[in-house]
Amino acid sequence: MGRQPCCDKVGLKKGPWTAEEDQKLVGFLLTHGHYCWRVVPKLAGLLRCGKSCRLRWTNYLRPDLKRGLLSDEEQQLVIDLHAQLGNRWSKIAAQLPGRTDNEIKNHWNTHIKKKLRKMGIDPVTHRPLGQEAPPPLQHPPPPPTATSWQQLDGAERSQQAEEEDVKAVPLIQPHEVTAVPPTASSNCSVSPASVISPSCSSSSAASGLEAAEWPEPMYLLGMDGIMDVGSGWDAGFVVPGGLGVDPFDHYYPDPAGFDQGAWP
DNA sequence: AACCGTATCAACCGCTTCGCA
DNA sequence: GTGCGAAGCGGTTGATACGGT
Repeated sequence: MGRQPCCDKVGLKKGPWTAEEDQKLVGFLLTHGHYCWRVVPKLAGLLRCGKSCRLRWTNYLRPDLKRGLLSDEEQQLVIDLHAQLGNRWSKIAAQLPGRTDNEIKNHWNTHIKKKLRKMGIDPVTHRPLGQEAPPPLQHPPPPPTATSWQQLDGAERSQQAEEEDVKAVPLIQPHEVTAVPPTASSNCSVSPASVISPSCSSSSAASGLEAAEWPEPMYLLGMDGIMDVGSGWDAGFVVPGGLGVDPFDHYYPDPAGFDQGAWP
């Protein structure tokens, strides 16, 4: 007997959410929370599956989300954490208040990954591309390994390099972790009592957003309204971008080796 | 102005994990 | 200990926007 699908797909809507659907979902969740995602769409009057509702809420409608580009600090943190955790986007997202795993994953794939490749760094292993068979041309000079450029001395580096040859995704030992390690659970548990201030392990705690602190009840604006307030929304929620620090400076302390102008 | 290629990101799909009976 | 259902997670896709020719 096969596994029951997450929802009865017959008659359910797919694709982009409309402002009306957003309004229904947010209104329902703010009022009732969710005991069970499967019943949320039915009770909220939506022709969506619960999974879709949960995704829409966590990735787009959650009140404590930041919008807009990642700051330099956030990008650097993503790189650091990815070097430690690999593609564990939810764990990485747990360390970035107001960011979702989907958002970070997308940003990694579209921005950071590309940039690292351009710099000659394998975005998977965080090691120089073709390190096993280094190209004759040494300009720009091969950067240190991602996990070593901050943390490891030579002996540890060589040992770790051997281990990374075995497993593509670098996993470091606990004693090597310098950044804040992920919490035991990165899950957001949105109970009815806490739905207004979802108890995400780090994001809500860090942002400390209470319902009354919502910048604007976006579900009252309609999608056009949401879009129209985009800049204001960003201004209110995005951490003031960067400290003038290019996150990739960690790889190339002297930026002369690559085209910084390509970085947005 | 029209076309084409590329970039971006919201959303979906399927697998894994977790909790409970 | 086992099986089932729900939730979570990561990979992938598809629609749209944007820039160049």
